[in-house]
Amino acid sequence: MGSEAAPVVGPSFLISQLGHHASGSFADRLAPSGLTPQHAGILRLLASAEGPFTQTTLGHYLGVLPSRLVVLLDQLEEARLVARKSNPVDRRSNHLGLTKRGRDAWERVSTLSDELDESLLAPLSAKQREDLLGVLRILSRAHGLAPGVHPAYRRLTDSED
Amino acid sequence: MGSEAAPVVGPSFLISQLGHHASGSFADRLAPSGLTPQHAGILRLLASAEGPFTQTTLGHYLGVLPSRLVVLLDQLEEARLVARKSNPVDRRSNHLGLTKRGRDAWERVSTLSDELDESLLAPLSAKQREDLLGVLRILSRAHGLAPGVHPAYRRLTDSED
DNA sequence: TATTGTTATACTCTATAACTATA
DNA sequence: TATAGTTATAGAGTATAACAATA
Repeated sequence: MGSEAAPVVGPSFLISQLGHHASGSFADRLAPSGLTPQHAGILRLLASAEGPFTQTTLGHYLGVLPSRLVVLLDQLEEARLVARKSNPVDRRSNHLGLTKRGRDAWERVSTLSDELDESLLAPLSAKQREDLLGVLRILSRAHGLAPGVHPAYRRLTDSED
Repeated sequence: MGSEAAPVVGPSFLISQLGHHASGSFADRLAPSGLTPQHAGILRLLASAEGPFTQTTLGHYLGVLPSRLVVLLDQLEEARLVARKSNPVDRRSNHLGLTKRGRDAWERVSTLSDELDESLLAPLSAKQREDLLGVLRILSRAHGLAPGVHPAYRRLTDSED
C-alpha cells in the first residue's frame, strides 16, 4: 500500500511545494529591481514600526547570521535604500533605517507582493481565499512562526515542535 | 497604509513561510537516517510505478541537474538503497531501481511523512483539514506543479505563470 | 553528430571562528 | 570580560561547460 502510479502526497508536501513555487515567483518578480527575497525581508522589517533595529536585532528577527547581514546591508546601502546611522549611545552598534529611496522601493515591493497574491489565488473563490488565509494564519501562529518573518532556515532560535 | 507594527503579510508569504517550516521539519525528521529531502524525493519516485527511470528522466522529473544527480545516486548506492542496473538496450543509460533496503527505507520515510502531516495540521478541525487539502490540490494543479514532484528550484522546464 | 552519464569548476549561501572597536 | 560589527574561510548546493563512452 502506498506506491501508486501518481504518488499520493500529503498536505506538508503540497504546502512545501507551493511555498517553493511562491518563493520562486517572488524572486522572479523582484529580480529586475536587483533585489532578492532576503533584501525584501529587510526592507519589510525596516518599514514596519518595530524598530529601531540594530544589525544584531534585525539578524535575530530574520534568522540571518551577522556575517551574512553585513553583506546584505552593504548591498542595500550601496543601492542607497538603507542607511547605517551611528548610535551615539553605544558606538559599537548601528541604527538601521530606510532612506527615501528605500521607502519607495518597499512600496513597489509591497505592490508586487499583492500582485503575486492575486496571481497565486486566482483559481480560488472569494470564500476559499478567505478560509485559506484564516487557516494559514492559524498554522503560522500555532507553529511559532513570527509574523512577517520568513524562516529562511532559521537554525538559530531553534525550539522546534 | 501598509506599514503596521506587525507587518500585514499575504497568503503567498504565509504559504512560503509554512512551506519552509514544513521542509525544515521534514529534513530534521529525516536526518537521523542519514537522508535528505532530495534523497527522499528520489526514493519516492523510484517507489512509484512511473518507471523505469534513467538518470536523465529522473533528473527531469525532479528538476535536479544531471551533475547533481550523480552525487545523490552515488550516496544512495553507497547506502545500498538504490541500484544502477546497466541497460542492455542502450549501454549509455542506467535503469534505476530500489533495493530491498531501499523499499524498506521508503516505507519508513512514508510513515515519517504521515506523522509530519499530522503534526502540521494538528491545530485544525477535520473539516478545515479537508478543505485545506482540497484547496492545496487545486492550487498545485493550477500552477502546473507536477504531482509528487517538489520544485527544488526547478529553473529547467521554466514556463512560469 | 547527438546523447548519457560523469567530472571539473565557478558562484552563492550557510556556518563558524577570528579579529576590531567599543563597552 | 563581553558585545557589535566585520572579515576570513570552509562547506553545501546550484549551475555551466567539457569530457568519455555509446548511439
